[in-house]
Amino acid sequence: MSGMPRASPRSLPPPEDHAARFTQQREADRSAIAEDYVELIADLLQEEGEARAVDIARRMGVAQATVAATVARLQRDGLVETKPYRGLFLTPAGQAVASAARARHELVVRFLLAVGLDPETAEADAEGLEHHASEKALAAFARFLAKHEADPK
Amino acid sequence: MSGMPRASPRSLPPPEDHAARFTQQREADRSAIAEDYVELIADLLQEEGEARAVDIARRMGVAQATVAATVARLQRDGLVETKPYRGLFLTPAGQAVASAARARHELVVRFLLAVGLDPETAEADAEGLEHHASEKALAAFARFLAKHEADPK
DNA sequence: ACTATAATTTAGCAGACACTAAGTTTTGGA
DNA sequence: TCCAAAACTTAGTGTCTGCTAAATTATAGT
Ligand SMILES: [Mn+2]
Ligand SMILES: [Mn+2]
Ligand SMILES: [Mn+2]
Ligand SMILES: [Mn+2]
Repeated sequence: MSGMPRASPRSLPPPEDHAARFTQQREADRSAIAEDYVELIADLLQEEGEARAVDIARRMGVAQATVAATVARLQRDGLVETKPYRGLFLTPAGQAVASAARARHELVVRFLLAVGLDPETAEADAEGLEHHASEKALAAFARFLAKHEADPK
Repeated sequence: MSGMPRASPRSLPPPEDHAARFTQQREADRSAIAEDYVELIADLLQEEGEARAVDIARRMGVAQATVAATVARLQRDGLVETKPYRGLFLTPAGQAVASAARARHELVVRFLLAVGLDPETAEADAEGLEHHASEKALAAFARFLAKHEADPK
């Protein structure tokens, strides 16, 4: 006989290695919100001259109270400062996180575009994907872009 | 004059569109755990013949109590069934989620490998990336693989 | 100057996911 | 058959991220 569906060689990794992957993923999830807020604050400061909590709320699609609570955590963690009724600002640490986040975001978007995604989807997907691409993955994306931009197609 | 640093064209999208991206991301995050559990249960059933809560805990890197609570939610959502001291099983709905998750997982891994990532990093990153790639992105990955596999380099 | 409006904060609540520490229950080997 | 070990459940906590509703507070237009 032969037709037995061997069901793809899905051999499971050693439990510890397997767990490490999920642990890494949980860590990425934890920092994702901080990165997005800080990146958005940097963008607003640059584009609008100020980053108001209302605008963060509108652009993040959450209630103002949610922004207040999240910003309090960012402040506690030394990433953000607030001047009442004058908007949000980034600490040096916050600026560092913001520029790293922005660089990653832009790299991921460029990569997705290079692979054939339309601009809007590239932006939308990048918002999530950026938090889960390791340094190695980002390096691979960059290599691909370099090669691709040199010799398209 | 001219030398004014235009500071990269970071033009912000319309607030509503911007919010939609984050909302989409939050939705993906919410389903990620369910997908990972169900995918793992399917794998264990296939590879080991049974999917015990202890093994899920070990492989997910969490406490048994956490698995119990999460499985309760999956059960509530109609994805999983449990036979006490006999392990976990998937409902038809759960099996559907599992095979979709598996297909996506494998596609993402193959794609990352094709882009030059080493196997271990590809697997690790895929665990997070898979939950944030839209259908369009997956289609683009598949196209890339088809082309790449036909004419490598 | 006043005051309506907008921005922000506070309070109270809820659900998802983690954890530790204690029970229970089942199983399987002696 | 018995019982210790393994598996599973329950109880009690804590944090994060959301929400609504109800204050506050500041700004800006008249
Ligand atoms: Mn993001
Ligand atoms: Mn981003
Ligand atoms: Mn995953
Ligand atoms: Mn997976």
